Amino acid sequence: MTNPFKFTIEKELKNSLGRAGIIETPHGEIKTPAFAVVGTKADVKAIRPDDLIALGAEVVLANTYHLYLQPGDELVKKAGGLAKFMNWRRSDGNTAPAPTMTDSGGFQAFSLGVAFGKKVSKISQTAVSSRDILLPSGTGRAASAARLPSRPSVLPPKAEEPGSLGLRKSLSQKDIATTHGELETDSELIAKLAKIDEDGVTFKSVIDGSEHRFTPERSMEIQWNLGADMIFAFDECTSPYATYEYQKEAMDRTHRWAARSLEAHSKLDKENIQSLFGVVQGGRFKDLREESAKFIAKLPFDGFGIGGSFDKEDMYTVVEWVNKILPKEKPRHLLGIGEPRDLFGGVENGCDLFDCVAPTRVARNGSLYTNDGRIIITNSQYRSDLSPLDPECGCYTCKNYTRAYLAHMFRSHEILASILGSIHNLYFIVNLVKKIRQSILDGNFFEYKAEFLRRYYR
RNA sequence: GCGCAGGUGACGGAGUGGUCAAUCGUACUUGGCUGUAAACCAAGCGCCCUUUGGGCUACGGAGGUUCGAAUCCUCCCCUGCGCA
Repeated sequence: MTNPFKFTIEKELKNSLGRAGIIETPHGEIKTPAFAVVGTKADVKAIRPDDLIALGAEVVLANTYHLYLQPGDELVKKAGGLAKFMNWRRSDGNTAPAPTMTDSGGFQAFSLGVAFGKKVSKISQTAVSSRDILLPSGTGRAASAARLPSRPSVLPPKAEEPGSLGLRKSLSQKDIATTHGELETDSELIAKLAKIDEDGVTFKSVIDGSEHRFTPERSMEIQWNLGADMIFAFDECTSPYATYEYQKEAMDRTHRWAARSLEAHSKLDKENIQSLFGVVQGGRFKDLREESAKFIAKLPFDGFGIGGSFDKEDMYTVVEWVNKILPKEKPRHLLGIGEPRDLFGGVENGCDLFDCVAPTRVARNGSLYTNDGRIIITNSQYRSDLSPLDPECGCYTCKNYTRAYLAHMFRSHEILASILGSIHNLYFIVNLVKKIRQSILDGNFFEYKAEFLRRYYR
């Protein structure tokens, strides 16, 4: 059997990098642009596969780190692979597995590393002038970094004593909040749950504190066992506050890991049934992003991921730099991005796939998307609002429940709050990307974008 | 009627002479969340003033002791339990 993986471009936007297409996988096709719903632990939190089918999801993205720790990739393999294990199908009554992806665990090098215990997002809100970005190094960046108090400006990547991570047996949110104030210096900042060296990353399990080691080879092995249709090369996601010097160092390491990922995967996937995407890094720096795109592009990957950190304002610019270089005949996945504005920006600049935890996480926390912007359903004004969440939305939640009911579910901490909220938010985002796709096919992408954004962010 | 216990901010419940506008939890208000450590986190929460600062009113009610009281004393009101 050979991999039927194939990407076909149906239509391209004029004067931009955007396009609509179709990805064919061993378990069905994905019409792009598409939003991959995030199912980290082999489940999309609070949602059943049948709900995902109903809201139009086409592909699920799970996580290597989480499934390796629990229940273990070997078990998932025995269960018939990720899709079968989690009962992910594409339509009711069809038991055949549907398309899946797995992330490599590289993101956890960031989220459990420098970001651990800090309010550090991979998206920085700090506006950095384009002049700064073009410079390989300089004071502008340092100045912008200084604006944000108590966070890492440098990540010393050297290996240290393994016992320094200091993870007690499993951490609660409270423990972490308490720990927050104690972690001040850079040397302490690296002593988190993930430590990076040339060969790979040493993790502490967030479940029980046990130590684990990921390398590109190990990530490929685990992802091979998980058996998704599309997987990612093992990379290092950096902090948006890292220095140019560190971004370069991390990028170079990610490049070496990319080559090792390809090598390791080719040995595992002898029959070529699993597609491997290489990940472009380089932070917000133009020369690094371009260098990374060129390097990754020349390797025999099936597709590409655009990863790492961004400044909110410059995200689309960074994506554009990269996608101008990546070969247009292979799909591009903008890793971990998915706010409405970002989806338009990503598509316009040449991205075909997205994934993001925002729709589900934000839903669980009471923020719900509407065509008139995101609302916090627990705000007092919705307490007795008997109108639907979004009268224009066709999702199960909007068709059957009022804002007052949803407000009540959230205020009373009922599990149904998460379920109804997540169904709605995912429906909203998945179908927003479908509408974007349709607008490309219909030739009115820019009109649709302007209309949607004007109203959503009014 | 007698005995015992008790009345603290929206609620529960600490405090028992000064560092108390009053610990803590909940509720409430608002905000955050972008390859999931997350059904989570943060801030605020008597009133007023421009401040890391100041003023005012408060711990059932009224008096009193004291330099100083939510905390001690007296009387009154109310609640719960037990006995009549």
